[in-house]
Amino acid sequence: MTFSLTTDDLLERLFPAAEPGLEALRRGVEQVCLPAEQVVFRRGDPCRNYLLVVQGSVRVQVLAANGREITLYRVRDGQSCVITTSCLISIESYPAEGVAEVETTALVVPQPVFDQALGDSAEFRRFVFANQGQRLGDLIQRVEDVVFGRIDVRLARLLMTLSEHGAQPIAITHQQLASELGSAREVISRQLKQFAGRDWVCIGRGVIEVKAPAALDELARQSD
Amino acid sequence: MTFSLTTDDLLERLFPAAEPGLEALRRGVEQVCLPAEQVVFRRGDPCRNYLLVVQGSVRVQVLAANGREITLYRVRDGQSCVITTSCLISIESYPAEGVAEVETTALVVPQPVFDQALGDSAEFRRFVFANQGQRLGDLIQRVEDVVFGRIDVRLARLLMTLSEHGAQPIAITHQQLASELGSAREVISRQLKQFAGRDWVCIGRGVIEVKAPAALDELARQSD
DNA sequence: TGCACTTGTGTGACATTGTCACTGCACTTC
DNA sequence: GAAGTGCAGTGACAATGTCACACAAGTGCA
Repeated sequence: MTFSLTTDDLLERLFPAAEPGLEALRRGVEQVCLPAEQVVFRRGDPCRNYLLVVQGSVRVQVLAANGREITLYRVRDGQSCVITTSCLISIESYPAEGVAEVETTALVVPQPVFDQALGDSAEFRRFVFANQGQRLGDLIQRVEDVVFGRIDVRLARLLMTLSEHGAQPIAITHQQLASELGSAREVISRQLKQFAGRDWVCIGRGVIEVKAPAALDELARQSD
Repeated sequence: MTFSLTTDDLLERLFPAAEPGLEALRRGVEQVCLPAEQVVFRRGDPCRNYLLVVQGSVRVQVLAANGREITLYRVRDGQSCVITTSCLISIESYPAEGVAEVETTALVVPQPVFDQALGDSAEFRRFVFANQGQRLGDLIQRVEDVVFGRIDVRLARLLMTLSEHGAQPIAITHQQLASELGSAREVISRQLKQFAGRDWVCIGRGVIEVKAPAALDELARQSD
């Protein structure tokens, strides 16, 4: 993952000035700034643009009729979205929903521009496919977790990830954790209470503090 | 889906003779015949070839440590595999396993040949991405089913699909149905017994006959 | 024919996870 | 302070998965 990526860096990487004929393409790309919570695409929407996150994070999720939801993966700095990519070419509609989690800067590449760049630049093709592979791997991992994984192990893993990347204590509600894992709030509440009973975490309102990362980590590593 | 597809048809479509510079590519493609039950790729294997099914079916699945498994999707006549495609370029290893379900004829396209064809032929790019989109859609649908779907609804849907495409009665074991849905044999056995109790199906050893397709279909349509 | 063996299925007891219907608490707004 | 809102706790129950068996049908072989 690349931090402090500028739009120019990304453009240079995807549409190298050295390659002839890409000048027009670079000009066909537009930069947008999505506010936090902004829905980027909805299920069933047609795909018209290739979306590339410069800085920020787009959460891709599926919503159920009864209110439950699950996060499929995230598109972060310098990454692009498989769904967008594939649908763009195959003219299908989005099978999921994308939401900007924080204020997000993205490049919008219209379909014709994307199409031509794909033909013109080997570097661009490599970038697109590499992203596909990563997102697809995430997705298969998600299926595996959901089908075979225990909820306590998955929650421990999630807490470890959150505590590594963010500040302690973690500011998150039980409902948000449940949505991340595709589970129900009550289940998460019960598990957290168990963890708290073992002094692994300390629970507050909308806040969780990891007290025993080693113990959580050991649980998280079960059945890798 | 295309039936009675010949290797020549497929080659012509992917590497049109009309397009210059593809002659060499057409010669770089090799045809293989995989016997039923043959493992095509294993989890963790590096990807070296782009695989294209001419005729037959490759089941892509994930196996759990405790013996449970789930089918992610199938690659059938004239289709190609997302996993292969993505990993090929991003140099990742397979995150799942592929098995030929029946005797399957496939085209093996070595990575350099694939790479060049991708640059040379817009038609080929479209084909590859269209396949990506479809497989990805399948995968997201699978996540949704597994996370939010009820097992009776999913089983009914599966039985309907099997009875539409194949001959009656359906020749399949409870274990195979469970593997398809990522569930456990006992669960499937119990559900089938329920269905049998309502005279929706007739159960034999390794055989299931659908007696009331309308009833199954109604159940299958719940929470679409 | 009889016997071991494999494979597919039936079943009860129990564990885990999800659902439902509540309750209460903390914080905000009026 | 009162009312409203969002977050968390809880018990009862339903759905699904796990485990440990039993049993039955077919297969191969002595």
